[in-house]
Amino acid sequence: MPETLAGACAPPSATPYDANSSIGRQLRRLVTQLASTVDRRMEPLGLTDAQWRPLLCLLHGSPATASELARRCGLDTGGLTRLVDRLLAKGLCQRERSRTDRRVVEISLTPEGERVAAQLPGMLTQVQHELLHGFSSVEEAQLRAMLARLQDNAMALDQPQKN
Amino acid sequence: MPETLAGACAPPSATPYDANSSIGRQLRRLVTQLASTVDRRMEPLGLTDAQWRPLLCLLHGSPATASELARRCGLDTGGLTRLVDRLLAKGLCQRERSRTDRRVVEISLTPEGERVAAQLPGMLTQVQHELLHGFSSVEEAQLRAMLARLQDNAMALDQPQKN
DNA sequence: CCTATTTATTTGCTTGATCAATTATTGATG
DNA sequence: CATCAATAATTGATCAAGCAAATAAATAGG
Repeated sequence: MPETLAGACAPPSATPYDANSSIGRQLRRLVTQLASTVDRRMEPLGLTDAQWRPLLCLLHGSPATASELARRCGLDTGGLTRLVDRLLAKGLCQRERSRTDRRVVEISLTPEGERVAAQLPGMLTQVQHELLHGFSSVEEAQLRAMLARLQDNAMALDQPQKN
Repeated sequence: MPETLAGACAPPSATPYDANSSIGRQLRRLVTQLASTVDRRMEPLGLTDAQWRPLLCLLHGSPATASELARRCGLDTGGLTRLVDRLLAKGLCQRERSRTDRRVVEISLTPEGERVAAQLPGMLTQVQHELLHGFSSVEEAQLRAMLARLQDNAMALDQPQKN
């Protein structure tokens, strides 16, 4: 089989799919690493990576209804309920039934929650800054643009054929 | 405060951190979207996004020990045990105690597992291809390089000060 | 006004990941 | 060879995300 070995790296069809070098894998590793790092950074505040987001949302626009908070945190209302349960257990936020519409629940920060949340923007800015260490603003823009394109492609993947 | 407004977009310190436009958020959204898409694609095979990886590993080097498989899948042995439990329940793989060292468990594909796993490379290649739709090979390389740099930065984040 | 529908939230169930504790087996040392 | 340390795997506990079912309250239609 006189196959040329010249074409050095990664001819498109010859790669039999190496899961460990796929873009998806790279993205996952990165996100996982980032999450665990943020977890560690949040530890002194008694928070996890998943818990800072609702607190930050509440810091900006408190009180918020459960569904609004869920939407802003990008998770479903069921997940939010339990996330708030845990924040509640830590004394960082409160639930209160709305008096105008008794179906809705308004969630707000406790004083302690405000104290904790106030430290988040600085901490998160710092993480983002370190994450982008060595990136010029042009590179950052390129990165964002490429991620946005991947996002578009990923969403398009959802409709392979029209149903 | 006669601060110049000239520096058009995103002066480093003026941005009060918008969590929703952060790189981290963008990455997470992307990975979440990708996972849910792959989940849907895997549904006809009876697999989830998390389950294809061990199957693919086993397709290449079966049988493997539990810890080796965990390492190759990038999760801890506890997680792997239960992931294998679920694959076992679907009849896709088997556990067998090693005879040379009775501590280790060797995991291998069943015939059915092989049949399913054989379909994975094509499917995953296709997803990756669609994900990168519109990317030139130069752009893909740029993207990979930038992700690798982010990964390095993220890992460096873990040691803010030496302990 | 009573019923049906819609809306907001909660709860249960499954999958998943991580950490710590436990169990079983092996290898090493006195 | 008896004990002790190291290793492999499993199990339990917690946090998390997603989906479907259940609950409760408001609104719309007859």
